[in-house]
Amino acid sequence: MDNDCLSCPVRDESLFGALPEEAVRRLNNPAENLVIPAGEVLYRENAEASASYTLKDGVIKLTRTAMNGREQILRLLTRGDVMGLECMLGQRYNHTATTLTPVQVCRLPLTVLKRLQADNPALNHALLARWAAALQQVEMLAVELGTKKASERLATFLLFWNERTGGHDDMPLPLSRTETGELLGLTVETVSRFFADWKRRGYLSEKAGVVYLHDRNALRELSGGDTSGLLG
Amino acid sequence: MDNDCLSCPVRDESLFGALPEEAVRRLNNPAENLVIPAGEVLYRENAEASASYTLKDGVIKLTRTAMNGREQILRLLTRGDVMGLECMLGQRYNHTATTLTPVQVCRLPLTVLKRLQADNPALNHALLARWAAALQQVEMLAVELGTKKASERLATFLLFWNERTGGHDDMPLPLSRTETGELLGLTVETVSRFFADWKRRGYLSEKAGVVYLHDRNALRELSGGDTSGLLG
DNA sequence: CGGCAAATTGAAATTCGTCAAGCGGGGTGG
DNA sequence: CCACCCCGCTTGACGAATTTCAATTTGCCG
Repeated sequence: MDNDCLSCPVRDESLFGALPEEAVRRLNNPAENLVIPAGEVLYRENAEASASYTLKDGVIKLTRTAMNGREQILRLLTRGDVMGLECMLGQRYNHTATTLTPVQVCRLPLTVLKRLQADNPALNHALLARWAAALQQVEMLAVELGTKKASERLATFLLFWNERTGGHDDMPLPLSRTETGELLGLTVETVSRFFADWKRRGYLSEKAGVVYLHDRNALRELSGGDTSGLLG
Repeated sequence: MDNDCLSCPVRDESLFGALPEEAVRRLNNPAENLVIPAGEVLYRENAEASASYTLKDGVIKLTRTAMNGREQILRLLTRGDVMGLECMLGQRYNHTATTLTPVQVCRLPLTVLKRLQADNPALNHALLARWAAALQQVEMLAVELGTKKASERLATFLLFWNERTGGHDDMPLPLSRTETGELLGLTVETVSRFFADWKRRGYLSEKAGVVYLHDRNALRELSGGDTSGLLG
């Protein structure tokens, strides 16, 4: 199993990017490399939080369940993102982390993080930046949910996800209709209807979990505003 | 003007609560004490961020404006809360901060914060905790907006705000109907209608900006779930 | 090929926003 | 001191947007 942190392909994008090689070397490869299929729960809301995770490849959703039983997706994570940092504050996990695709993650036990933090003050800045980025993302979601209507939210999301995944015309969308609704505060049917409508109009097409954007401008107008800065 | 940080009545609740007396003393009262009437803007979204602020008394809203012009209230701040911490990350302000009541705040210039952080590693933990709390709050808002209907959101908010302000039957509510709508993703009219309805049913009454909760249980049922943990 | 879950579609019901009108109170100016 | 005005709140009627319910259809995996 390859768990050599020094040669890790996502090291620059990860928390360890903030550390000097020397410090990483001293770690002696403390991270446990995990390969997980789609649809698995990595950790669950309110469970004892004893480790954080770095996503090396794949997509993960962070969700929370409302008291009425409905679920809300709060963030979508891609390569380089870190989750479960709340363990450092002695909290339980704030979300349920579920894989949407096959995934490669590194498990960082809390003990290791603590030690790293003690030895490398520089890490603190990186940690703050992570929290800030997470806050930024959730704030944008809240603004979407609070100020826009269904079609605007969906169009905005498609453009956002497109940028996030590289901006190509073909874009893997690892969310089911239901999940898209859980992210945007909509029902399956509403999501489905807008997809159908936009396909009919030729704005986009879809095949095997991949969305092809044919008319970004149309979507941009539907979104009711630009999407600059949505990347967080 | 009283700007003696050592004897500050909110010191324990503030960031400085994490610092030893010694360190606070060395600050030599760097914080500028401000008294501001209701309805003033403390700082504006996207403005150069050169200071953060600690709220000693009063209520402040943090808002963001969507591209379509509609406003979203993202957080409500009360005694002990800190705002504008994004200045430490070299960012511009992420929100507009507006006073909802007359307010007392302490202005902490970025330079002072930087110095404090360099001298007191303990501060980093307090900072992380602040970001975490903010994230927690916004996540709860997003869940409300994404999973609940109008009456549920409004009832939840009233109970939430009641706990937040001490849990007494009489509760100052410094938000206009419009602002309540901007927080909960509703129109003025919708908010007004539910207030009227609940007054008719005897669940609550109102006088001069103070709401009296007569039947918390009714509101709890309307809210569609309990409100535990809403305090963040 | 069969079976199951997800997606689609339609129709009816509901919620909520929009538009329009009226009310009321606090503050200002006469 | 009073009248007026402005702004925020309320109320009603209407319609649009979205959910809900129900019935198919599609696509995927064994």
